[in-house]
Amino acid sequence: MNKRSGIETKKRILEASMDVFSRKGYAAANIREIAKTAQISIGTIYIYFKNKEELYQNLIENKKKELTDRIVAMSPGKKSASEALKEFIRVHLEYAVRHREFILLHIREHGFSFGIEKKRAFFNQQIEIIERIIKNGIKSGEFRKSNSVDVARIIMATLRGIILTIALDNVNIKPEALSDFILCALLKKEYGKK
Amino acid sequence: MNKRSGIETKKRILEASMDVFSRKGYAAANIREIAKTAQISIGTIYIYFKNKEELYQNLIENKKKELTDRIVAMSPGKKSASEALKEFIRVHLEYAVRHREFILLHIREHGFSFGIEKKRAFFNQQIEIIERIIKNGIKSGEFRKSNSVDVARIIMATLRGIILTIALDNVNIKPEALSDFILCALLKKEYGKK
DNA sequence: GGTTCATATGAACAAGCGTTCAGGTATAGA
DNA sequence: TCTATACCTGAACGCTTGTTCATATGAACC
Repeated sequence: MNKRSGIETKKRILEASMDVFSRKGYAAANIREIAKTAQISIGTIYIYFKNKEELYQNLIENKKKELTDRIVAMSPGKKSASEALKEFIRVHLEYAVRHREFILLHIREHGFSFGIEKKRAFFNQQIEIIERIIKNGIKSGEFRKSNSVDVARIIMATLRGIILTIALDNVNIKPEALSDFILCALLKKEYGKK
Repeated sequence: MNKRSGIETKKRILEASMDVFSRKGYAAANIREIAKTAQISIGTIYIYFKNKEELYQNLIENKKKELTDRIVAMSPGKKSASEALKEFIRVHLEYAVRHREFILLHIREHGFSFGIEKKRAFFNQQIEIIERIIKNGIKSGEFRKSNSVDVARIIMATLRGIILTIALDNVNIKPEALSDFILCALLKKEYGKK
């Protein structure tokens, strides 16, 4: 009934979609509920998005950009390997806390017919970043020698698990607690507890 | 057409269900496809299971029992804390490799209206087991002092992440590599690489 | 007022879903 | 051969779904 700007309406739809998709998953989510949540009619959704799949894709793409932008923004700088790893972990965990809904949706639809390859590529990209940090740390004598590929894989999987736990159980794990734990395993000399 | 024993048919249905449910998720899975996969007719499924939900529940309950039985079977014995932790990790990872489909389904339907509480209880139970191992390790002087609750949480989350990675990407992470990494962070003295 | 344009509506449609049930078929014992 | 029993079938039903489209509304111009 009320007239709104197109931009405002599109935003409403995307917000409602995130709510419904993340609670129910792609298949169980339905357009009627999204419309109701956004307080618009069914038909309006189809003005802004071709169909359910395109709406979903749009949602995913929007949110993922936020994260990748933030990670790219991490200054490689002249930090120590420990500090670089700490920052990497902090950025990921902060994002997870702030975007629980998206994480839930992402995990749930891991095997969604479209976009699996993109997800895998993103994941491998993150592993490479960690690996580079570890290699630097070993070269500078900061970290003990190890198979940097294996260790990077384990660290990324660890991060994944923590993020999963944050999203599912809504618990608050301090980034420092995780960094400390991981650094204990990496550093050459005894790692001092704070 | 062919006559089969009821037990054989029920088994067929459960196997086909695992296949379809884990590939598509609960909502997108449909009875017709399960029936086709099991090479039986639609109606037959309803002879053995009241409805789709009961079929799903049955599947979950069956598979979960296998894992809990195996964990309970772990002898608490007189092992060192390191060995106990290694065994704990090994049992979980071996299960994950052997039952990828179930893990995928489990993750996907984490927030399924029924059974969330049971899942959370199982998870907390596992954390308690780890915590006990860590406490023993600290008491015996094997592990350095730490907040055993926090560390147990992190280790469980790590395990979760590794299991997720195994299930999603079908990569093979050696239990020893993970144990080594975690023990590095726990042990008092320098942990020797093999 | 009249016209145009972007925006919004929800009944209607076809397709797919879970579920039922009246009936069919093979086996075993009489 | 007949009967009883266990097992199986798939068309049919009612409901929900994604999607369409003829129609309506309000604002901005002349």
